[in-house]
Amino acid sequence: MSDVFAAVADPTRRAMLRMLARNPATISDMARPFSVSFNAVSKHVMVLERAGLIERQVRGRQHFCRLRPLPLRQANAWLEQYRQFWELRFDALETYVAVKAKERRGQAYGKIR
Amino acid sequence: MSDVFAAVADPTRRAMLRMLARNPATISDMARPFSVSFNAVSKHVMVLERAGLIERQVRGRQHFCRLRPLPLRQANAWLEQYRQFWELRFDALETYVAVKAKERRGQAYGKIR
DNA sequence: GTAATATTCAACCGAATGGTTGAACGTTCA
DNA sequence: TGAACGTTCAACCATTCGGTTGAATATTAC
Repeated sequence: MSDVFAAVADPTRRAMLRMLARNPATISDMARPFSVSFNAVSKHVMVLERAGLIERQVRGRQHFCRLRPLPLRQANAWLEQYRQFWELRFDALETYVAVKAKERRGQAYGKIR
Repeated sequence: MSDVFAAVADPTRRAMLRMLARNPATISDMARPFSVSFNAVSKHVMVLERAGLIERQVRGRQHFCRLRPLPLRQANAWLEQYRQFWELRFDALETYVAVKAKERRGQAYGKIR
């Protein structure tokens, strides 16, 4: 989970994923549109692979990569935890602050325990 | 977007968000359940705040934090891009490899252009 | 006024990150 | 066989990260 979010936190890697969502590609294919060195792209591929986000198939000297969407699905599921929250738009802070203030007043003026 | 994913990539911060989803809390409240120092938690709070994931309200010497779910919603939306992908379960790599192989054969044996 | 509380600031540390360059390795082409 | 190709490995660099400790700041309590 941490690896997935960390992988996806980099804009270059997000672009690479978007690219792979259209078509599988070799690492050279993936390197072409970016301004960074080939080696940098190769490293990004390793990060994505370690996070389980892509799969590699070696064919001769070329490495073909394909998107593996399962981890994205799980990341999505984690975020869904908060769906209700952003849909209902809780604003509980003010009441919480009030409660806390009352608590502290209680202690200050001789609350038991 | 990058900041949001980076923020959420850390397990301690994810736990803090989960906590804030139950109740708003002060920074001390948030520090209590964790084994790291108070200062470390304070830094995590700053990261979450910079990513727009939480909101802070200063009340005297206490800082009350509340979840701000909008960025999570946007992260979710980004992931949704791939929903169709993981639902339909594409397996396009093999055909892509085949196409590329044919291309290379074509070039090798005198393909035009 | 003084002590305790809640928090940040500042400096530091070791590890990880994103980038580079250059050499090495294995595959394919001629 | 030898050159070109596709990729990784290795070393290095600057920056960021997650953590620590200790001092500073501001508020509240007595």
